[in-house]
Amino acid sequence: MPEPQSGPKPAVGQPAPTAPAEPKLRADARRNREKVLRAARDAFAQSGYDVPLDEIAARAGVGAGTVYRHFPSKEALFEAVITARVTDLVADAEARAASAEPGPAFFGFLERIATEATDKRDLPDAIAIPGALSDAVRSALDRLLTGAQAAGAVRPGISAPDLIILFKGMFATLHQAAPDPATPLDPALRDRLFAIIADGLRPPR
Amino acid sequence: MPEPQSGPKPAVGQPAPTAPAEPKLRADARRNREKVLRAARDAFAQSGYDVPLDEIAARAGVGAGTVYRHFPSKEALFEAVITARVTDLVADAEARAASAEPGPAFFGFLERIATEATDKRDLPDAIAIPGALSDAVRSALDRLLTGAQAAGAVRPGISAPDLIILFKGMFATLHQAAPDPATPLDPALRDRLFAIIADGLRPPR
Amino acid sequence: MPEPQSGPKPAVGQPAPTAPAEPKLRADARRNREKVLRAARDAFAQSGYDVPLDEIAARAGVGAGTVYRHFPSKEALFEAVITARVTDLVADAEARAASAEPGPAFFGFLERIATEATDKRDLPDAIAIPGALSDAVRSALDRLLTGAQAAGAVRPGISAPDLIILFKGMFATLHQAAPDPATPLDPALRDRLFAIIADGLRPPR
Amino acid sequence: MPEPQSGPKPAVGQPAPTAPAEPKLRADARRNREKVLRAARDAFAQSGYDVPLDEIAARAGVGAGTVYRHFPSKEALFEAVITARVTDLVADAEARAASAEPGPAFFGFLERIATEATDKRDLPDAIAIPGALSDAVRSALDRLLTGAQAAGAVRPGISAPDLIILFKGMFATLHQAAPDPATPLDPALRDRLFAIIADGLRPPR
DNA sequence: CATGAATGAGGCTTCATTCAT
DNA sequence: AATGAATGAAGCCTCATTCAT
Repeated sequence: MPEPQSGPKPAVGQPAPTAPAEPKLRADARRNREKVLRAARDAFAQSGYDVPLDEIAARAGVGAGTVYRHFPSKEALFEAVITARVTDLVADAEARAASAEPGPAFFGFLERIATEATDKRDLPDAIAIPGALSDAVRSALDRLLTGAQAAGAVRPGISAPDLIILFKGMFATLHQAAPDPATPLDPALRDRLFAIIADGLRPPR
Repeated sequence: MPEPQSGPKPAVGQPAPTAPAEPKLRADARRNREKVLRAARDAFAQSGYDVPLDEIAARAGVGAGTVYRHFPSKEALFEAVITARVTDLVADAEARAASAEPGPAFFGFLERIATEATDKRDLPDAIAIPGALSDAVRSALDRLLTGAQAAGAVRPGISAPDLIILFKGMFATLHQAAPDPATPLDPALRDRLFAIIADGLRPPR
Repeated sequence: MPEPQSGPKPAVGQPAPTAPAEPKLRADARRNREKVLRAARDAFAQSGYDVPLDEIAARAGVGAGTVYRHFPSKEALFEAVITARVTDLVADAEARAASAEPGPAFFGFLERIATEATDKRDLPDAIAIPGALSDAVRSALDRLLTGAQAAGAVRPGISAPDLIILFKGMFATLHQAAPDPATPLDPALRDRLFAIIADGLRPPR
Repeated sequence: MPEPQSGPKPAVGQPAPTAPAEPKLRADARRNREKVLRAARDAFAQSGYDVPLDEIAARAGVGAGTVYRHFPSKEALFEAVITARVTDLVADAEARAASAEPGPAFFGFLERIATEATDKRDLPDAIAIPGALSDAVRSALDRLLTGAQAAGAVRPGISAPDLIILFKGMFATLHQAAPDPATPLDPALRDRLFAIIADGLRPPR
């Protein structure tokens, strides 16, 4: 939430549009919630679901109790992280779906995922959480995919759920190519793998 | 086992090479070893490496100590399971590599993996064990792959290690398509995903 | 935090250097730490290193996890107990080394050990921990011993490491004289044994 | 028990004086019992009481069940080993007690113990077994000690039980001087320690 | 009788979760 | 409301002892 850089515009009376799902929290509480989420995102990405909750709390600079004030369980925290990440993806997918060129829009989105996947070690685990990728994802993907298929850039006969599965597999594949988070993925290898999957999505001859 | 390059020297007197890897074991011991291996195979496939060893023992109908009589550690047991599975794959790959039609040999092998993958939840975990999929796998795959590439059936520029990573990704993808081992994979979905990956491996246009 | 190199700036406001080794701990935590240490001291003294950690925790009236919050391993706890005990000894040795009469100082220290040894069953085990009885002990003993030798009260040809071994032997001997910690050592017996060792340390005829 | 050096005395008809406590055993059974005892003696000496029983069985070249056929429990086996060792000592003490020179007889026995103690890691543990050193030991020591005291070679005021305690302490002391059984005790150190204790036993000035 | 495989209790340690401060 | 200490249920593994072969 960027602050206005300048200008005398008074913020008086503006009814801060808080997200509807999140009840009003004191400023420091919200700040702590954010710190925990960020720390959890990094920790899960680096070490997977097995990272101890104490380490997440330590990264966030808070006590373990604070984590539990904001999230009822470790699994709930994990789900929140995944959801946040997926929400970002959905927003991006929707933006690209508005593009004039459906084919590049679709493959560009795919490429973004491949690029991001390298250091996100928790995505494969996320599949255990049912409902994380829900209607919003499906519909956003559907728009991207349908457009690309209509433009003849992607093979027919596959659907958004197929794609979701394929994406998850791509995440997993790329992680396996870089089992050690310290030494990141060889970009050339990543490109070779990406090319195979992307080509497989094009219309068959 | 290198073949003699030339010469009529007969291998007279060489003692019949009985299976050297498996020392004689009492009947009950071998029976229990098999029970443990089977239980471990199923348990790992269903729940991944994190399944408690006590549960494996319970499934096998033995005490935990019995597992340790046959395998020095949980990791060793896991490796044994993986190795057994991979050994089968290698043998199959080598048989197919002797075929006269390299392209179908390669894709047939791919298809066999896809078929088998459905209920094998532990293959993705196997990458954590260094050396489990080692030279034998690589060289068998190399023969299959090189032959198919020479025949123009598979795109150039990819190598056996690439393939290993891709196979693992395929495993993972298919697992995600059937998260619950009780409800097996929809064959049509599996075929759609397989077609994408297989087509991606063909030479690009 | 580098200090300015020069200038007459007085060090006003420098906070009183509180005990640096012991970081501030919550009152209850410190209380529990003490309880654990006391319980461990007693348990090790009574049963040696092999006493189960769960029993130490039970004696202290805490859960096993609490022990691990304060000490990273059973061995570390043991070392802490030994170190605390040895630290006391070293302080006493140094105080006596400042005495004007080296002979009585030395034998007085020996006597103190003999007196204390009765109910300390864990000292013999302590030798397995390298570094527990390290430089501080050696140098303190060295001062005591050298002084007594210079005064002609102790035989030449023996060194501080010899003494450490001998002390341990004395501990062991006295423990054996009272195998059951419930029934304490007969003081007359203890004095007879002590006299033998002490006389053996005097210069030979 | 020294063998007669020469002489044609035929051992014919001598009704082999088997120990009365041991019922008749088949030859191979007795052989196994001996093998187990020897292996246990070595293993306990090297690693203390904590050595696994399976290792003792393996050293003896028998199965674990065989150990249990001859000894009802691990502790009974340990006690048997200790008893055997002590029995040897007693025989030696009695032989020396018959000597014409009580002082050297006594100190010679002491020296033999010091020499033997180096690689006998289980003696300190043996003190936990009550009754292992029983009347036979006490009386043998008593003869040695009383003789030496009568000859003015050993201080008055100490008794055989005192000596037993002191011996055990000596064992322990020497073991502590060589905590690693691989690197045996420095003989010079052992001699220094022995001299201290031996001198302490002489009559005080 | 010997064998060595099987048992299962118990040891050390970790970590999600709760609770006193 | 935050903190971080305490809890206690598992998890992995060892080993004395029992039992089928």
